[in-house]
Amino acid sequence: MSDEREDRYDPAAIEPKWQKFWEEHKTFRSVRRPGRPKFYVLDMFPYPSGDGLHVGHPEGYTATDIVARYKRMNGFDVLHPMGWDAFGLPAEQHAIKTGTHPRVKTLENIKRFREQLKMLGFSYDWDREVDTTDPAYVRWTQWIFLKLYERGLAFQQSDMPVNWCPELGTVLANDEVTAEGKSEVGGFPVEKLRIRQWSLRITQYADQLLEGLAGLDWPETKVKQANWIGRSEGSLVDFGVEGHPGVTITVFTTRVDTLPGATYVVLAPEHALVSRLTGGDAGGADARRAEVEAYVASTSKKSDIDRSDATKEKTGVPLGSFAVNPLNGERIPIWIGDYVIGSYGTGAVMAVPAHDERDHAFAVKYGLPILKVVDEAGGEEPDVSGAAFTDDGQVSKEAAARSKAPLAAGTPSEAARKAVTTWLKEQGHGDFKVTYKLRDWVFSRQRYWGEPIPIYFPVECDGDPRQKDAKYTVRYDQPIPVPESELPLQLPDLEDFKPTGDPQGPLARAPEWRFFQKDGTWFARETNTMPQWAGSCWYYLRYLDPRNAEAAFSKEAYDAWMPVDLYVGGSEHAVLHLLYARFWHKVLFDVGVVSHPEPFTKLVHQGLILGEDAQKMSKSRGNVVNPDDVVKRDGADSLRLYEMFMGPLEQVKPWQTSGIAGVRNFLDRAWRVSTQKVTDDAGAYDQETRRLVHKTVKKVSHDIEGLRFNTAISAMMVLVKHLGQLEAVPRDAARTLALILSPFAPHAAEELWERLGGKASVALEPWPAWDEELTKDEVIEIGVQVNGKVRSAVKLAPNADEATARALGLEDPKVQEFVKGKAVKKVIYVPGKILNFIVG
RNA sequence: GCCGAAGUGGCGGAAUGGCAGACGCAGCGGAUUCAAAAUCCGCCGAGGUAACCCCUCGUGUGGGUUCGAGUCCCACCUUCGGUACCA
Repeated sequence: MSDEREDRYDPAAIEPKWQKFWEEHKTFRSVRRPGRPKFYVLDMFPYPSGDGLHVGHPEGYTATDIVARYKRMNGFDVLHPMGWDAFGLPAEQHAIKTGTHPRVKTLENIKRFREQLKMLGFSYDWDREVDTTDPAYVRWTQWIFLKLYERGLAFQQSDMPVNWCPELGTVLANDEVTAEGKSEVGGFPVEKLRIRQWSLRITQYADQLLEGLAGLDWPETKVKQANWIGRSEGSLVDFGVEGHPGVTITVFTTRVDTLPGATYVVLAPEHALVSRLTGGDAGGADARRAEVEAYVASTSKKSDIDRSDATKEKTGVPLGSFAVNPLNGERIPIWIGDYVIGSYGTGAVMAVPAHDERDHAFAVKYGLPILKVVDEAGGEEPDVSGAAFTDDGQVSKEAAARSKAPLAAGTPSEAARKAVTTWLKEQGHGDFKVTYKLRDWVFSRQRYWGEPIPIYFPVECDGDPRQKDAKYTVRYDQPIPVPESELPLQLPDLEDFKPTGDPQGPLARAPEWRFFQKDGTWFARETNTMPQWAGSCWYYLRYLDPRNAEAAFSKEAYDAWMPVDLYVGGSEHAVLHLLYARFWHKVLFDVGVVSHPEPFTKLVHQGLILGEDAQKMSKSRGNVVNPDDVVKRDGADSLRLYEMFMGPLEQVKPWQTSGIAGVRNFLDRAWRVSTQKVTDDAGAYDQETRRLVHKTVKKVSHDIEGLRFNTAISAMMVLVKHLGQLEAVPRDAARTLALILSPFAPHAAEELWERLGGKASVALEPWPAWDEELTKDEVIEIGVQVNGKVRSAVKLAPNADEATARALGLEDPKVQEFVKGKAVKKVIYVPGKILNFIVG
């Protein structure tokens, strides 16, 4: 204490000291104590890349750490864990290049990430660390897969066109392919290939996933997920085909009220009926077939992306056959066109060019009739010569006349849809139908570094299929689940991780692993692996009970901590991870091992941190900021404070290295006021200081609850500045400062707390209370307006009555200047806010 | 195109319908110092004014509601994110 004056804030010395202390004392071990409230605050765990942490990581992690520490100090039992989403392509790509086993590289990366996170002082319970590649974790990922399989939710699809990326040597989910038709990882070209796939029937949960959103405290992400699920209510309509009794073309439409205006039908080029319905024209049938086949061939070559470019001109060819409108028996031509998507709805549409933009464009191009059947809501006839009229309106006379169903002119569109569908249903030509944009989830990857899918198949062979050049047939149609007792099914060791170009994937190169004999019969293991999403679908559950060898987690652990109270992570996971995890959770709910329908109560996305040039940080731009450098120069506490001070958590913000000076200066000052002139003289704690301390505690508390860390820090800066101007700083004020600073700058706060005579750890101290009375000023200043313009200000009690305020206001010389010679017609006085004289 | 978010000083940003610009960065001036670093104090939207006082304008644009609008309503512009022929 004697050398206090020389003692400067030195983060390089105190940060390792306290990190060691926390580790040795297991300060942040999560323990559930009876009678306490719980708080589960979760970060999206990182993929431990070879590049180490970048400054984007600590943003969300600091935010959750502040909340975790604040909640702990407020008496909550807090679960705040961290782990590694460690399967994934980069480690495998590295293995391909270097020959190093992905596990080696992965463990190395994890070690680095763990060190970096510990360097930042996050209050994780490191005893709960999970690693998705750990066999003890994989075991339960595979167990969940078996639950999905048992319930018919995991199934194989053959001949399904999938996104095959030759460069990566794998199939990708639609969600892993960018709008430009490139792989999200690496940006390589993706093409369509039909191969056997495992898929998960997420569509079966579409309605639940949609409805579950309603009760969640989530941001705009809810809207994104709802759009992604894309529920659409409409009708199925069966069109007969002239000359083909028994054949019907079923279309899906949300505008069945426009059925009388259908002037043609369009099938997707890949529609099953295309070949059968081609020809038909008297004469020229062969020419027709040739043209149709050429068209189908040309569209199948186009990628989904080319086809889905809405700006591109629509193309199509007539099949030469005719459909029969079930509503009125009219005969209309059947076309195929690439603007109809085979995989949505029924892959066929009725075209109503008068009331659908796409049909309109197509009809104009090919000279097909445009028939108006919906009037505007007011009854006027819309002009559809230039563009379709797509709003709801009412049934036109024309439409009523063209309908065999009882449909009165003037019926609103909505009612007309019900009436038409009901009639169609009665006639056996249609029904109500709900469709979704959401597709089943392609769940297999032709990779090495993923969870093996715990399935095997019988093999038909003469002799040993492991022999080179052995002839065998794997009966993929007879999948057999690996018994739970045999989990985890571990990956074999390989020497060569290169993509094979063979959709079986690299595991097919491990015949000793792949083939095995049981009761004299040969079997082959599935050689596809799970996608990276698998491990992250349930990691928040493993944290509950991470060392459990009997189950994924115990019921006791589940009941103790679930659901997740606050989940913070990037908005890039708004749809995929967050939808997949919800899906698995709902399945586990049906299995009976979880008891909440939704896992994540409140969700927040931290905003991206851009480079100093306001561009996305990337190695190629050379604008990446390395947190190690910041920590080396100014310490972890400054990094944490700066990242929180930059602006609102959810906002995208550019990094400014110069800005760190501000928070560093703040810590230097806080250090000085708390170490250099602390006094125990009660008289030093003047009323103004006391009030400011209480106000600051209140503001910081509220701001943490609202995740407004930037304004909380600003309030502490004001307090520190004030304390710095005092002759001597009351010890209680300094101790309170250390307490409220501790969630933000935990190392500095621990050190100050100790020096102020507190017992370590400050993290275990109760959060300071504030006296509401002391947060209210006795005298405040409010603006005085004349005719709505601010002219002056007066000081008065916050609860002063109007007469007092009015008198004070009128005494003010500046106010008098604007009021003199005029009559005060009205006075608006809002206590504590404003005084406004209306004169004239 | 559609869905969502956002536009405030040189910069990051603050502001339950009530004195716009808190807090910080950068900048300017001063104190301290032999000098510097560090520290401390002050100024810091634009225009008018020699200056002070003060006045006018000012939160993307144009309207509106209100005693009073950055904040609410309508229309539009721009930026960012998502999505993309979903019938």
